[in-house]
Order: sequence, then structure tokens, then C-alpha cells
Amino acid sequence: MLDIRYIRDNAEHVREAAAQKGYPVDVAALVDLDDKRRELLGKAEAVRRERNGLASQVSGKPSAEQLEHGKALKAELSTLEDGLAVTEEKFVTVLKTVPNMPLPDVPIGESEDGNVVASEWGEKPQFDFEPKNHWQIAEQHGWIDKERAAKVAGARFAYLKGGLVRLHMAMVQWALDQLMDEKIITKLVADNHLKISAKPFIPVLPPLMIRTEVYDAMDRLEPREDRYKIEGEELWLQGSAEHVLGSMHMNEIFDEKDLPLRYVGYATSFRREAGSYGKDMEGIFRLHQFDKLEMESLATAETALDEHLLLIALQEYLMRELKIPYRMINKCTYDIGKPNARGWDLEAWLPGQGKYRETHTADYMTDYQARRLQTRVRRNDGAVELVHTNDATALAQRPLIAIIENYQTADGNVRIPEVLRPYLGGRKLL
RNA sequence: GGAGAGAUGGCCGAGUGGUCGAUGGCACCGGUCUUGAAAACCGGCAUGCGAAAGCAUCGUGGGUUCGAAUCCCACUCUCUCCGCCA
Repeated sequence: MLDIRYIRDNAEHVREAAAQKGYPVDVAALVDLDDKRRELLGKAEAVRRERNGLASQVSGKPSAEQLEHGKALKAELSTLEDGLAVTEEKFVTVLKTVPNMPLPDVPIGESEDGNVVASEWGEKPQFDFEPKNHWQIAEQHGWIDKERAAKVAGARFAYLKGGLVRLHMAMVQWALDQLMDEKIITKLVADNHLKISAKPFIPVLPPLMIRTEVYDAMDRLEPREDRYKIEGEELWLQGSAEHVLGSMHMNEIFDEKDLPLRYVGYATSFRREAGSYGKDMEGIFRLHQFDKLEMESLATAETALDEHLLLIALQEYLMRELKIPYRMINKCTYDIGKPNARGWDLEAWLPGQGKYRETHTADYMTDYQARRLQTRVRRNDGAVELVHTNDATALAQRPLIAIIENYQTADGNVRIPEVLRPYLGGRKLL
């Protein structure tokens, strides 16, 4: 959520930027609602003040006069509060629809076509045979069983089996070790000229369910059609570890010395994929359920953009170590998402499909999420401010696809990336 | 799942209808004293809204009352015992 004072002071910019993000807002109507809300609030506070004054005068039994006065005030306050509640609800409903403001370097665009390729890395592997898709390779080894998964759970589910499971576990364990290594973070901070701490990440296995109220405060509940709700409960299956990591410190105030706080969470994520019927039905590119290693960071306002850049640097580092070609996408206003101020994607080269596909995303939310979560920091000078939040994919099942397709051999085997070999006990995948 | 107890400021802990945003202690910050430190003493020390006066907040939401941290209801969470179970 944005600060209403910011919206009032920058009404035209907010209107324009919201439209550029594809979330048009009637800012004038919002300001009118705020005016009305403030007016009613002022009136109600004046009556409360009178009530408090009266109550402090009474000791023992109130006089008939005092009783009558009190009853009149009570009735008046009740009317005002009813009107205030209605106005407040309308106001908050509209306020919640205002998206976060994009940073100046976010390209303006009206569709995905407005995204800008910022850089490319790596040599695309040359094969002296026709490279296969990951599902063709997996089929050969019995690594993916979607038919039986459909029998048990329905479409867009899969059993992952055998060598693929070992590869997945190795990849996750390796990535965890990288993120917990202060030397690696120190180097990336220095190489990218970032002015932030080199504190390592804290690994977390979070709950996979999240309450309605908290999910909404994270601004990740919508669109609800893409979430799974637990029947009879105010609980949802989380769609990304970000949702349960970012909300972890709701209603808390940090000391400045404790920031930045960096978590790497491993979680199975659930998505209904509503609106993507027929899209990416083959393989494990788009499932209702996938395992993901996710980075989350809470930081002060002036360090959070560098924090964002660090998370992106880490994504690139992990892919470079795995030697998978990729390109970085600076997503445009239309594509970054409502709570984002900035958002970059990493797209890995998939030789089997002959194109780059999104495997990572990095989101910088400024204080937009923290405002509703009320996650704050007490600065060294005593001032209390909202924290700034960042999240970014470390590694998930899509990078696994990238490994399979980039490391395939003519006979349908998959070579193991060098950095993962120690984690696979020197054995072959199969 | 059954029975019971509880939730107060960073922490501990008073407060069971009338100046309670809340006694006290610890921690923390500033000062006096000291060569320095400790101790002692003095002062400060929640959050939001508001230019301010002030208003709100004692787990959350609702209710009773002229007046609620205190009474009633619902919900959430914690603890104890029993049952069940990775």
C-alpha cells in the first residue's frame, strides 16, 4: 500500500504511473474520500474528547445532568462512527488498488513487449545432434511421470523420480551453501560496488500455508483465482516462499543493527495457473506445484536498492557457476506487478525449445509491502521507519530444466555440472 | 479431539468499572560522582494519526455502560493434563 500523504502530494504522478502499470486509479476520487474521512475523524475525535473530559470529572455516582450529557454524546459519537466506518472502508478499498510507483529506470510499456533485454551471458551450447526437450530426455529415463500424477492429483502435477530427484537435491544443497558463504557475498558486494553488508543468508523451512489476513497484507493474495484455499479455513497454500518469508516479521520493529535480514527459504509452492490453459502443458515447466529456493531480504530504505542488485548478482552468479547461458530482462511498468517498484527476470537458454525462458525473478517493493505488514525499523537516531522488502528466486525447478537441456548428450544422457559433482558423490545421474 | 488456565509497554510484572497510556523492577540512553569503570543518585525511555490541542491502542473483532485494561460474546495464539499421531 502507498502512503496516502504521498498520493495527495503527487496526485498526477500517481495517476500516470498507475495507468502505466495497468492499474488505473481515480486519484481525485481517492483524495475526496480521504477528505471526507479526515473530516469525520476530526468530528468523532472532538466528541470523544468531550466524553473523556466528562468521564474524568465523575467520581462515584454521576449526576442526572452528567448522565444525560453522556448519553447524548454517546448517541452523537455512534452516528459519527458509523459514517466513519463506511467511509473508511471505501477509502481503504480504493487505496489498496493503487500500485507501487516504478523506479525511474523501469521501462514504460503496455505489454510484455515493453520489456528490455539488459544483458546476455554465456555461449549457447552447440550440438552435433538435434537437441531434445527436457520432457523427451526425462521420458527416456523415467524421470517424470505425469500420467500417474494426473490419475492421483490431476493435470499439471508430476512425479519426479530417480536421477532427477538427486539432481534437484544436489542443486538445492549447493545453492544453499553458496548463499550461506560470506566470502561469496563479500565478493559480489565488492564487484558490484554495493554499499551493503556481506551478511550471509539464514536458511528457512517455512510453513506452506498462510492466513487470509496475512496474505492480503503481503499484497500477494490477488488474483485469488490463482491461489488454493483450504476448505473451511481462512488458510491458503502459499504460492512462493516469498509470501511466508516476507510476512514473517509482520507487526515487528527491528533495531537498525539487525538489518539487513536475509533469508533463503525452501518451499513447495502452489499455483492454480488459472488463465494459462493449454500453455506449457509438456514437461515440468508449468505445474500446480513446484519446489523453490527463494531469497528474501528486509533492509533500510537507502540500502534496499543495492540489496535488490545483490539478489540479482547472486542469481547471475549461480547460473554462471552452473554454466547456463541466460539473459537479463528489465521488466517494463506493465510486467513488474502491482507491489513492485522494480522487477528483473532472468531467462535461461533452453536449447530443446530454442529460446530463452523465465527461470528467475527479482522483485523490489520499497516500503509498499511493509506499510500494511507494519514491519518497521528503529533507526540509530530513534526514528521509526518502514523497512524495504526484496525477494528473488535462488533456484527452482525451471533451472533444473535448463540443466537437463543444456547438459544433454547425443545418447540422451545428461552430464552433471561441475559444481554439483561433489554433491552427487561422483556418481552418474542415472 | 476432550478438560482447564492465560495473553498488559524491549523483557518481567501490578492493576478486576471512574484522571490508567497504564505502579514497580530489569534492560537501554543521557547526566552527576570517579583518573576510568562499577555502584549510588537524578532524568529520559511504546506506536499510529494530527501543525497543535488532542484522539486511538492493555492479543484481535464486536457488545454492555455516562465511563472498560477491568464486565459479556466470538475469534486467534500460548501453556497444563488426557487422548491420538509422523
